[in-house]
Amino acid sequence: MDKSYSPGDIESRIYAAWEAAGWFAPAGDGTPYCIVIPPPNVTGTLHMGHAFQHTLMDVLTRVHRMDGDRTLWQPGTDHAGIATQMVVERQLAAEGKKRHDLGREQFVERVWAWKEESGGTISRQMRRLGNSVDWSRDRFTMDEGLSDAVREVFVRLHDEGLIYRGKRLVNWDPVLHTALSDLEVLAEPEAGSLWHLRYPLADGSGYMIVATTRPETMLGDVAVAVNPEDERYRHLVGQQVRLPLTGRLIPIIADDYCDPAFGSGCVKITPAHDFNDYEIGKRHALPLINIFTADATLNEEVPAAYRGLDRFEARKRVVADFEAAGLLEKVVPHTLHVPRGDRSGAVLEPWLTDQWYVRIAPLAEPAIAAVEDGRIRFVPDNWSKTYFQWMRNIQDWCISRQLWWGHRIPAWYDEAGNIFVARSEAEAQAAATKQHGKPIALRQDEDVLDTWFSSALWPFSTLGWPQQTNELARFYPTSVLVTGFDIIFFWVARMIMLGLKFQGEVPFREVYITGLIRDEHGNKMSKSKGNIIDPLDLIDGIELEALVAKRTTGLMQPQMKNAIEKATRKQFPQGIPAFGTDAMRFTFAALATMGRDIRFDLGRVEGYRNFCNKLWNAARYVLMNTEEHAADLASGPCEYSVADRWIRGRLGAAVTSVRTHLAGYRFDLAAQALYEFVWYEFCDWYLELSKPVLQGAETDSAARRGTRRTLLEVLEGTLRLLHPLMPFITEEIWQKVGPLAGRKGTTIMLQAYPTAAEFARDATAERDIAALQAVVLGIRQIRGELDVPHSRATPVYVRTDRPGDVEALAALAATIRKLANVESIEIVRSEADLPPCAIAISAGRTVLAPFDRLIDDVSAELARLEKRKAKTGQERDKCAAKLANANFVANAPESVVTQERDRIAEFERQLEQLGEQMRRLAAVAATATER
RNA sequence: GGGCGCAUAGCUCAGCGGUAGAGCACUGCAUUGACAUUGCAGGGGUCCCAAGUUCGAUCCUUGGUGCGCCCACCA
Repeated sequence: MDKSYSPGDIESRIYAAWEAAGWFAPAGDGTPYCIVIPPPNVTGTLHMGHAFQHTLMDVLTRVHRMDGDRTLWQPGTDHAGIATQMVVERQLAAEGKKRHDLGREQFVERVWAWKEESGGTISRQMRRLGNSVDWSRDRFTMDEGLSDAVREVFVRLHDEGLIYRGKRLVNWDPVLHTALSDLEVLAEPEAGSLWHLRYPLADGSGYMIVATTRPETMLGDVAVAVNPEDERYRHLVGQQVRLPLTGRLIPIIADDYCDPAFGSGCVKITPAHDFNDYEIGKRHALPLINIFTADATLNEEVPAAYRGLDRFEARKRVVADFEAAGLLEKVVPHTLHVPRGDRSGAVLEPWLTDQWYVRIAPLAEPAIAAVEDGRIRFVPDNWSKTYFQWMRNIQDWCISRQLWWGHRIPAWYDEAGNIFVARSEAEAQAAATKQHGKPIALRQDEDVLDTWFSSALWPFSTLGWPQQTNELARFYPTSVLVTGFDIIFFWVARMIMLGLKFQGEVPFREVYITGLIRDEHGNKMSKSKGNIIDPLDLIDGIELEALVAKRTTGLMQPQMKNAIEKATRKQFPQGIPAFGTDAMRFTFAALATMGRDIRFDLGRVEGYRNFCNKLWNAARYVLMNTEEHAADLASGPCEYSVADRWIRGRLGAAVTSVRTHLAGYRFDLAAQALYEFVWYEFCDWYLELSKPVLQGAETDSAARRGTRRTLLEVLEGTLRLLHPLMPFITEEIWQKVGPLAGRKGTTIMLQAYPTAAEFARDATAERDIAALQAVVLGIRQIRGELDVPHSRATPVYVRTDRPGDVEALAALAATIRKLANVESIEIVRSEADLPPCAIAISAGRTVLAPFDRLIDDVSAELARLEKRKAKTGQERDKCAAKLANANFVANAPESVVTQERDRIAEFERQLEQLGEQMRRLAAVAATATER
């Protein structure tokens, strides 16, 4: 093995071998375990959030695979209707073309070509991330099979009356020329105005004053509404006003919707361009006057002077004309929520169109029940509240989009406008023929379905439905869904609804909701903020100039360029070093705390890269000490030392901890347990403890064999325990260590995940090693606090009250001497006859080292003891205060009181010892001064 | 308007009804044998504020302050 860990050399080679061997496919006949991937946009690239979620899914997948489950991680990508179409339209725009120049067929071909061209990016990225998905089952939402599923669901829902076509107000994007669902609307507060307009009463007796944020829509007004209880206007209800600029007469009506306290208390009613007004219009049987074209310019319904104007231009003109006519009462500043499309950013227009809807209430009800009764569990649980809140107020889902890229709606029309919903044109034609008595020309609906319609079927469409496949029977319901809270409504809820509807079963049993990955300041990562980190740049590293270029090219707002460049240069003056996949994955796991967003900290990645290096070098040490003894290890008598038995048991404890935490989705705690075991127990203690055994000339061969075997077996078990988090480095090391440890098999990824039973704990060994550690730590403390180099050897005396210590320390004396560079170690009953010493006190044990062998000046030790004494005194006082409280002694549990009594006794003992020691040292110091 | 979350060391975060923790950063010491991507030792906290419950509150309850997110039709 190389002296230094360099991830780049090993990662791609290893992944290729795994993939070629077909090890990612489900195998065996264990319990099925399945995760479906949240399908990323096929033409996109994976960002940090994907890398994070994929890491967690891969960890779960690998653990279950190693545990013998028949494990499937189902991969795939999404066609991402609007997003993808926009990208291709932008490409066309660069060539000076529009999609209509190509026509539908050619345009769609062009999108497919783009999909083929860029579609490999994601799978390449996933391979670099080590994601063990079954590539043989890779699916795309517009694959033939998945499209069959879409049509099947559409037809069946339509047959049941759960899909219908209707003309009503939708959120219209006048830039993209498509309808959007409610979820795709972002309503941000923006500064605007509230215009107070005078509408003259028809009888000329005065004005009504209406307040509006959208004066241009007055051209489509059909009424003025007031609250029926409003004394100011009650007498006017039933009368008419003459609508300025148009001259139309419109009625004054009464409706509870009006809030007398807001504005003037009078509301202009424009049913064709406002959702509230639409409802009021329905209640009062008012006409709808649509004044906008698809571009949101004014149409022929308005007076000639305004036709063809853009809505914002029209606003200025209308306001100016009101002012000119003396009908503008006042204008007050007003912040309002402006609805914008989540893709285009355009201000949306409520617009009257024919669209397809899913009648959602009948589907929502069982989906709510499934979470209520625990068939689906959200982790962390509080996300179920978010789910319920939305599901209980859910609105019908507008599923048609006026786009070209997507699943075309399986509905056909005849000349008369009759609709035939069918799985294919042939089926539609058959129905039409039957109805008309002869074949007839049909025209398919031009619209496509909302991307999320096909995503909603993902857990069963990817498994082969509507075919009744073995995979469907085996893996549905899937085990867990891992995703972000931002798509609970878009995706999770809809999968639950349609899964229950079409499979009669929930689509997954648990939903693990991850936090959002943010930058180090807590900001969302986004291209426009210029704070994106590409996961591959963490793995491979990137030069500063390349990083700056990456962040500043193709910006939507080029004016941000300088600020982004400056911030990037400041944050990464050296660019980003190559940390490797394993370090990045371990970081994600370690940061995956429950229910909390994650500020991504490069320092953590560096720390875990160091951890990889630590593991690498520990393995080198183990191999250096075992490889050439391979034959000898397999046979021959073997004797296990206290340390050998201790470290096996400690690994067992780590196994229990890791398994527990993973079962509860506490990846952070699992990572922490692994880190601590590997670094602090295996490396810091056990490897050091093994050195005297392996390097000492006097050790017998059975003891050497025991330690060598323990080194191998514990390292091998540790590698297996780590593998799901750090697949590459563990595989690389295991290739050498596995066989030496007596393991059969050619890859770590199919080895059994460790169990606690393999590594039994040993209470005696733990007690004895604790004694050893106390002594070694005491000596280190003395040296450390007195700034004495380790190289300065000293005799050591130990006084102990702890049962078993005397025997344990005697047995381990040689080891302690080596570890702590101690000349001799002697157990004493009292300090009285010892030379003046520096001391370290821990519970029940005192470690003493003659100070004249360590330092020249007693005052350093005196100062040190003074500090210790002050600290211990504080603790003692806290304890004493507690025990002085009669209520505490009377009410606290017996064990707590006893514990406090023991503690104070210990503190008193230590204080006394410290005092005694200080007196002795003071005497020595005095003598020294005299001389 | 409704709902959810967060506040602990300089930074990023765990944690817990009884002794406050980690990583990074910081200080001192250490240089031939697994590893300087290292080892050893150390400094550093009003656990946001207030009241309540309790023998005891960083933890539980209530209120407040600050920050963040989601949902919602006040023109």
